[in-house]
Amino acid sequence: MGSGTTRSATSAPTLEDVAERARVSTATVSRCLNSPGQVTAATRERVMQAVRELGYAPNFGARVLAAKRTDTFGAIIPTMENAIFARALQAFQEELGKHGITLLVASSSYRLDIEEDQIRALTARGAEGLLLIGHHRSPDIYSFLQQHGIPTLIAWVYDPQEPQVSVGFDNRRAMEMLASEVIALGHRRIAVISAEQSANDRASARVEGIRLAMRKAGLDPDSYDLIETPYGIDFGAEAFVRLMDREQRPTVVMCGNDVLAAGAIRQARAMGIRVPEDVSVTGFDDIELASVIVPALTTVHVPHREMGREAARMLVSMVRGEGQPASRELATELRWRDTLAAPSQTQPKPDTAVSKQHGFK
Amino acid sequence: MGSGTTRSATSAPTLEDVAERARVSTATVSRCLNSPGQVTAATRERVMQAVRELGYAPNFGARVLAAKRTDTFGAIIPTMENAIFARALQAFQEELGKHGITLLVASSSYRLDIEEDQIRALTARGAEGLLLIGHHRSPDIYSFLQQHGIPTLIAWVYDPQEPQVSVGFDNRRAMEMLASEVIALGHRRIAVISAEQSANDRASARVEGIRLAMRKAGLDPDSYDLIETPYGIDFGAEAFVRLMDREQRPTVVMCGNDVLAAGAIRQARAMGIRVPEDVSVTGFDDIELASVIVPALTTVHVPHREMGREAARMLVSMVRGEGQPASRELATELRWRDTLAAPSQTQPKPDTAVSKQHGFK
DNA sequence: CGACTCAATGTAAGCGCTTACATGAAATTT
DNA sequence: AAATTTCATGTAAGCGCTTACATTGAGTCG
Repeated sequence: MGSGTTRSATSAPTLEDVAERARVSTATVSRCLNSPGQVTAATRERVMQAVRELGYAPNFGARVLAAKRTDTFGAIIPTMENAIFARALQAFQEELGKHGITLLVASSSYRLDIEEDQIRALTARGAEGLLLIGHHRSPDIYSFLQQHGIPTLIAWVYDPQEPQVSVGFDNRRAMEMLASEVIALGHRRIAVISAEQSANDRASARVEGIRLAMRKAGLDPDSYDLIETPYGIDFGAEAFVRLMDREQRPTVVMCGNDVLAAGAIRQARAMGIRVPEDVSVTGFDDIELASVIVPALTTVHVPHREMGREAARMLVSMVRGEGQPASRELATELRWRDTLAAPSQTQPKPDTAVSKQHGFK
Repeated sequence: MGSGTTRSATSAPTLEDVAERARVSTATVSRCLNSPGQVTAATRERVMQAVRELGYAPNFGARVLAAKRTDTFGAIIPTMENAIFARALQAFQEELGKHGITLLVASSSYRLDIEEDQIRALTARGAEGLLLIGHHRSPDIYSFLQQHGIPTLIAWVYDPQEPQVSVGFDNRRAMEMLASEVIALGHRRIAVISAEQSANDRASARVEGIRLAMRKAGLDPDSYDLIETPYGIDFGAEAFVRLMDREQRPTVVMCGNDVLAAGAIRQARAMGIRVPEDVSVTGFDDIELASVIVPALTTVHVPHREMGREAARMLVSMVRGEGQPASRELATELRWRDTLAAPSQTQPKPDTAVSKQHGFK
C-alpha cells in the first residue's frame, strides 16, 4: 500500500495545522489562500511552504459555511448515455470553467421523482445556479427553487410563455417543419416512433409538431401510427418491426430522435426493406451517428454545443444578479441526407441484390 | 413570477427556523431528518410539517462539517462526449444510488493538469472515494490522495502490478489478441490510427499490444504505420486519408477505438475504397455505433456497464473500510463482424456497381 | 521626536449542523 | 409505592473556515 512515507491516513490537515507550522494565525493562512495580496511576500512564502508540506486542501464544507459562496453550479440531465446531453454538457462545463465555476452533474433516468431528489441534493450542496432540461415538472419544485433563490435555466426547449428562462429551440415547430416536408413529398401513411412522452416535454412537443403539420395539410391528425419506446437503438429496431407488421405499412417512419431512427434503419436493412425506396425514415438531433450510418440519416440539426455554451453564459449572468435574461431561441435546421424520399407509387418489389444504391441525390 | 406566496428569496431557512416553528430543539429536528426512529410519531409529524411549510433543505456544508460524512463519491473522466465513459458512468451512478451515495462527475479533457485540479476540487468537496481512469498520472497525486485517506479506484485498465486497485481489462493483451488474428489472416502491411498516447495509457497499451503481436509473429514491430489523432469521427476520417496516401497502402487499418474506426470507414466509402475487400478496418470498445455502421465493425467488446457497476461495488467496499479488494480483471471479447477479412491476394477487381473508383495501387 | 497613518497580522465570533451527554417523564419492576 | 429502567427530548460543544474588528509596529510628517 504505502509506497514510501509511513504517513498513515490520519484525517486531513486543517487550516490550523498549517497556521501552526507556518507560525502565523489561521486568519493569515486563510488570507494567503484567498487574497494573497494582503500578505507580505515573506509570510506568504512560509505559509505556502507549509501548505505544500502538509498537502493541505481546504475543507469545502467549512469554507462554504463561512463564506457563503460555493462557485458551484448544478445540472441535471435525463441520462448521460444520450450523446446530445453529453455534448452540450461538455460545452456547458467548459464555459463555466472559464469563470472558475465547478459543475456538478446528476442524471435522473427520465424520472421526475428522481430529478426532484437530485434538485434538492444539488441545492443542498450549494449549487448557486441550476440547469434543467425541459419545462415539465411539478410546480412545487419551482417554488422551492424560488424560495431558495436559486436561478434556474431550462435548456433544450424554447418557450417564452413559460415563466422560467429557457434556452433552446422550438421542438414542436422544428418537427412540424420536417413533417411538412415529408407530407409535401407525398407521404400519407405516416408512422412515428417516439420516446416516452409522459416525463419528456421535448418528445411530446415533437409528436405534436407532426400532428400540427398533418392538420395544416388537411390530413386527419389521428391517422398516424405512434409507438412509444425507451431510448436505445434496439428499441428503435423493435418498434420498426412492429410498424412493419401492420397490414397497411407506413411509407415513412418519423423518429423522435436519431438513435431510434438508427435502430429503425438497421432493422430495415436486416429485414430487406430498402430505405428510402420502400420506406423513408427521419430522425431528430443530428448526432454524429446520423452521418455515419448508411444511408445517411435525414434529420433536424440541433446546435448542442452552442446551446451548452450559451446556457452557461446566461446562467452565470443570472447568478451574478444581472437580472433575468430573455429566453433565447436557437435555430434548428433540416439536414437533408439519404433516408427521406417520395413514397414509391408502385408496390415495393422484393429487391434483388442489396439494391444498387439508389442513385444519390 | 411568484405564483402565490409573497415570500421573497430570503436566505434559506435553517434548522433553527424549523425547530422554532415546530416548538422543539434543533436536535430533535436533526433527529427527525436523520434517524426518525428516535422521535415520537407526533413530534415527527409536527416537525415534518414545519419542514414542508418552510421548504427547508439542510445545508450540505454544515452537515458535512458536523457529521464528517458526505456520502459522496467523485469520478473524473477524460470527456463526457465519449460514449464509453458515459455508459460506464451511468451504471456506476446507478449502483451508487442504491447505497445512497451521490456521484460528482468532472471531466479533464484528457489533460493531466486539469485532472489534478479536479481531484483537488472533488476532494475538497468531500468525495469519500474517487474513480479515475487509467494509471498514468503524477505520483504527487497518489500521495496526496493517500495522505487524505481517500480510497481511489482505477478503471478501464487492469494491472495488478500497480499499487492502486484497478478494475478493467488488459488493454495490451486485448489488442494483441485482435492483432494476432489480423496477422493470422495474412495481413502484413498494418496501419494504426490511435488516440494520442501521451496522457492516455489505454491508448499506448493498445498500440503496444499490436507491436507485441507483430513481434511474436516474427514481424518487424517497427514496420507499421502509426497516426495519432484526437478523438472524433472526423479525425478518424482524416487520418484514414493520410494513410491511403502512402505509396504502399496498408491492407488493414487498426483503430484505437470505434469512433476513429467509424471515421475511417466513412472515409473509405467516400473514397470508393471497399471495406474489407480493399482494406480491413478494426475498432476497439464495441459501442453501439459499431453494429450500426455498414459494414458492421469488427472490434473488441468491452463490458462498460459491468465495469461501471463493479467499480461502484469495489469502491463502496473500500470506503467502508473493508480493506483493499484485489484488482479485478474483466474479460474482453472479439466481436467478429464485417470489416476484417484476409487481404486480397489478387488485385482487387473493380466491382461493377458501387464503384470502379479506387484506381490506386 | 511625538502624533498620526497605514499595512500586516492576530483575535474571536459565528456559519448550520450533528451528537455525546444531561434531563425528566413515563413505564416497568420489586 | 418506591426504585429502577427506558425513552423522548433538550443542552451545548464543536466541525474548519472566513472576516469584522482589534492590535501592533513601522513609516510619515510637522
